[in-house]
Amino acid sequence: MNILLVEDTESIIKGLTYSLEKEGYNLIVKMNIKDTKRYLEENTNIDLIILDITLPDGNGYELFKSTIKTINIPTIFLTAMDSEDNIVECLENGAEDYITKPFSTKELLARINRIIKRNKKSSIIKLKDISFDTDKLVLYKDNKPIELTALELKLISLLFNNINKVVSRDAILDKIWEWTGNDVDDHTITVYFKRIREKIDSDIIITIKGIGYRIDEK
Amino acid sequence: MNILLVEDTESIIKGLTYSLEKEGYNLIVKMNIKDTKRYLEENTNIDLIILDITLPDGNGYELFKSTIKTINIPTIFLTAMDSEDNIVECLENGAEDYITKPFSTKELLARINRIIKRNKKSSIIKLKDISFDTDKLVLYKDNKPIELTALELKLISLLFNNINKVVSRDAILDKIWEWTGNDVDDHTITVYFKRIREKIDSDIIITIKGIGYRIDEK
DNA sequence: TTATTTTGTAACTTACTTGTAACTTTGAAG
DNA sequence: CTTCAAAGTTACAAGTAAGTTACAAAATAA
Repeated sequence: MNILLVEDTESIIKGLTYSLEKEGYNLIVKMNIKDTKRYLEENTNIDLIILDITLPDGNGYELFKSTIKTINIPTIFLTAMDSEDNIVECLENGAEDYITKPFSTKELLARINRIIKRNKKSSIIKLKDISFDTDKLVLYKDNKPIELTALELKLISLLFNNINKVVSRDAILDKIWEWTGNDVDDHTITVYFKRIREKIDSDIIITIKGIGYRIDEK
Repeated sequence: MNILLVEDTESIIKGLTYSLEKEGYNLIVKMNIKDTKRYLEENTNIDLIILDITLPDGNGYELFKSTIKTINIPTIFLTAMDSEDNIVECLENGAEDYITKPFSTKELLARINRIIKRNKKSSIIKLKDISFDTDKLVLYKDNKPIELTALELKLISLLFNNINKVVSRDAILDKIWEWTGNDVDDHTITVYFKRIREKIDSDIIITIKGIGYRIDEK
């Protein structure tokens, strides 16, 4: 089980490294937003994120909203910013838990264990003859891997991580192309779906006209 | 959604009754172990339990271990007993959360909402023979999907997201047409409702003359 | 370097979506 | 009961979004 700790206070890093590794977790530490972002782009096998809000190069909550939420990794906020409104906002927006500093290591561990236990699940989603391994990031048809380009994979991954939910075209531009204004033609999305559909030769991707796309379980 | 509050402090009962009912939950209050036990034997439609540990006729944690855990109802401990070991034991044994008094009502509410949201299996709102899936964005009649156009879907989605509330014509213009001044004839809305009503063949959409439209739960 | 794959754009197609106009009905207020 | 603005109805022409195809630029591999 891999836990990503995003934190810039040395003493906390030391303490948690010791306790978490003793508990059998593999801990990865990042000390700022930039490194975390890059790490998340390159690694998909994170089971839990412990996230500080005040970081040297930005706000952890913003990172959560923009990146972590879409890739669907359970997140515990661990922070000194303990305004009631902030706690509420984080929880309402999908945080698994919110712990304020100073905290009890034992309690944090118990909360981590509970989340890991609950979220343990198979990484393979299967629909008809298509399946997708959300850990390995491989798409299969009839159990044979389908060759996808980098962007096609990001797209299909985004849909499978939001299974049963509509992903809007805006969200897609945002997540895949990091849309800033009008860099990429909105029409590009259409073309990509055409390519993916051709490769998988299946009707699992549903178009919701005027809004976005969706994949349904079963 | 039914929440069972097991608590013997009058002030907390009063405060939570007010906040939870305002949030739309149905609150049942029991003030001791004996009543709670009997209630749980006779009722199976509880979605969440908020449980005090020190109760006049016994220990809430014992009740949790002996009864609640087996019937698998998510439980938040709400208690003044805040020894680290107690928190850890409750969490390790399956408690959903553990909050110590004094607590922030807003935060408690956020934590309740998160648990309810997570444990709710479906995103479907059902009224008579019509239902709407707020994740998939599909409208059903007699469990068969109804084909809607992009704007019809946006409209119906807006109403279902504001269920039991009137959505004014101005708000509709604003949200659906991103109204800037007078691009779109206000009358267009009327036409859309006509089309939707025709498709769903049902009277669930209520007109409030001079103001807007509404959908009622049940 | 050259060859190959990936990516974004443009042009075209098609079927559906959309907004408006003209007319009718409804219902609240006097 | 009458009035009249708001909402409902109907029909239609213009507009649009997504699907499709093809191609050139960009990135990557050989």
